[in-house]
Amino acid sequence: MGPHLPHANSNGEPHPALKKNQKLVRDVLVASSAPLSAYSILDLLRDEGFRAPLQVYRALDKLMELGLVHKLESLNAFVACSHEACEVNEPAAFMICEVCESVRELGDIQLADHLGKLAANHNFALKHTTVELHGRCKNCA
Amino acid sequence: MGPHLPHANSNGEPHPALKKNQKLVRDVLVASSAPLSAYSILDLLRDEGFRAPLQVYRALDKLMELGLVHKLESLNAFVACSHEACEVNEPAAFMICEVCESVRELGDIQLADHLGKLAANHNFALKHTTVELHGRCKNCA
DNA sequence: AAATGATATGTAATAACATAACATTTTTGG
DNA sequence: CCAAAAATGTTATGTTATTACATATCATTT
Repeated sequence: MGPHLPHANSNGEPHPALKKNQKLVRDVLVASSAPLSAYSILDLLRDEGFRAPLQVYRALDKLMELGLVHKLESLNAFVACSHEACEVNEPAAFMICEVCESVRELGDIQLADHLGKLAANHNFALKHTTVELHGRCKNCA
Repeated sequence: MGPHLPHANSNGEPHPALKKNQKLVRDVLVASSAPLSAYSILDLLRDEGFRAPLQVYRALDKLMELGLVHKLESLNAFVACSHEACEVNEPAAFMICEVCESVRELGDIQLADHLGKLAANHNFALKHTTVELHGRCKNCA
């Protein structure tokens, strides 16, 4: 894959291609302070006509492809991309607070470099990295 | 948690405390070249009397507590600890080949340091890190 | 307007991963 | 030995994710 594209098209308009379900899913993620599971999203969108998990998973797949949403593998949950960290590059890491469930998306170029070199040292063709830090955030420590 | 204990006790004997199920589960993981899901382990141990997922999950929990087994969050699968990388410290990272499914456990002290500093910079009390690199190994590239 | 092709959506069923609750047995240490 | 703690067995259930197939929507061409 490599770094994904920026979040706006050449007209400056944000994501004109987002379909109805994709927009609904994105909106609940943006509105949420914590990561959401696919089934939580499903429940939140019952009133909008969602009936089955696949409606959520398909929207999530597309949003992840666009870099608008990320999956937290250690939680089996999803977060909206925090624009500032992810506009240009794949996010380097997520800091996840075990108390308040807040998630901070980090774009650390040195970390990305380090992981790239680590892979290169082992002749490993790196495609994707998962870096998730668990602990307590500043407010909850 | 912090760094886990070495894998042998003060007598030099390896893991005298391992119970029957724990030993069975550990043995199938050690024998496997690829990570195994809990249900794969269950299937492999049917002949040994395993009947239910909990028998596997309980053994895995204990083995993880002892640092003998690690979970790969991005695969929902488990691997035996590769002794050399993990004897003293928490493993820093896993390199996972998407072709041959081989997993390499890395103990990179610089990476651990970098993640520690990253957390400290954000006043984040770090408890546990998940670092999983996906791509193609040397042989499969 | 009708036909086509590509993409998106709806729905049911099932697969895959994980835990709760409770009874029983085994192990450990005084 | 005996009581406490740990481990085990078993059933049921909860949670996360995908397969398979039907239908709808939209842009393009005929």
